[in-house]
Amino acid sequence: MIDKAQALEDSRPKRRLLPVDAEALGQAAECLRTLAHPVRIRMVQLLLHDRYTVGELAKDCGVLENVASEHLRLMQRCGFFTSEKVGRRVYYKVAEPHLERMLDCIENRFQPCAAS
Amino acid sequence: MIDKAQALEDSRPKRRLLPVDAEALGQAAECLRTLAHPVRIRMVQLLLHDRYTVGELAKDCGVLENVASEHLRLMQRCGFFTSEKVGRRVYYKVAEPHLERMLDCIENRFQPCAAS
DNA sequence: TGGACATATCGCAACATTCCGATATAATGT
DNA sequence: ACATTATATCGGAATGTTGCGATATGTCCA
Repeated sequence: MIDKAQALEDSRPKRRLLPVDAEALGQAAECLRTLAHPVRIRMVQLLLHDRYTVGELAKDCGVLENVASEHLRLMQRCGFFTSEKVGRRVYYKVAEPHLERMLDCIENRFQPCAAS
Repeated sequence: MIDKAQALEDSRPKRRLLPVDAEALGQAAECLRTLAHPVRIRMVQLLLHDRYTVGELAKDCGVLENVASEHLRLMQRCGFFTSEKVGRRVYYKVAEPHLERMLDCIENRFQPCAAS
């Protein structure tokens, strides 16, 4: 007779995986949610190549400037970007070094023939 | 006098970036949203190493089985997993090959000392 | 100083996500 | 046939996200 405690167990033994820090999973999920928007992905893509102002990003992404500003604020709170004020403009640029590998991953999956 | 059409432009010239397929951005965002949940990240992490049943995944993730089932359905719709019925159990396993690089990225950022 | 410009913030409506309990389906063992 | 087990689905409450118009703040220039 099979022990009740093992009722859900697979017949095959499995490699033990770390019980994993719930904290780290939560942070990872938050970062992914922050990236998970077409406009924000595009912004990261642009900012990985150069610095841009809010207005430039808004124009490229086809959104109003206040909307662009909110997306940028979200990503800044997550540590993705830093901003620098120059006159009445604000330049954003990438601060999180892992974003490059992340975007590589995404572009590799969704834009197989991207001649940057 | 500065041309109106260039009002938002940066003083420095920028590398031309592809105007980018809005379709691809939308799909990428959808995939990221699908991954952007602590339980789902953990499930991907587990399934990258072995196959698991719904009950096993639910137990490891600390959620009810119907909740686990819903997370799995989401990811299956996105093409992340396939499932295989064996008796009254359903085994899930990874179907999307890019998930491995993606998780590498995430683990590298959030679990620097992960001895898998 | 006054007006145009660039960005940020606020309140709000529309919409999406998450989780739960209840119920359904289907396979198993007695 | 019947109870049990494993998974899936449904309806709904709570919560989160997005985009918009209006408004605020700060900068530039005439």
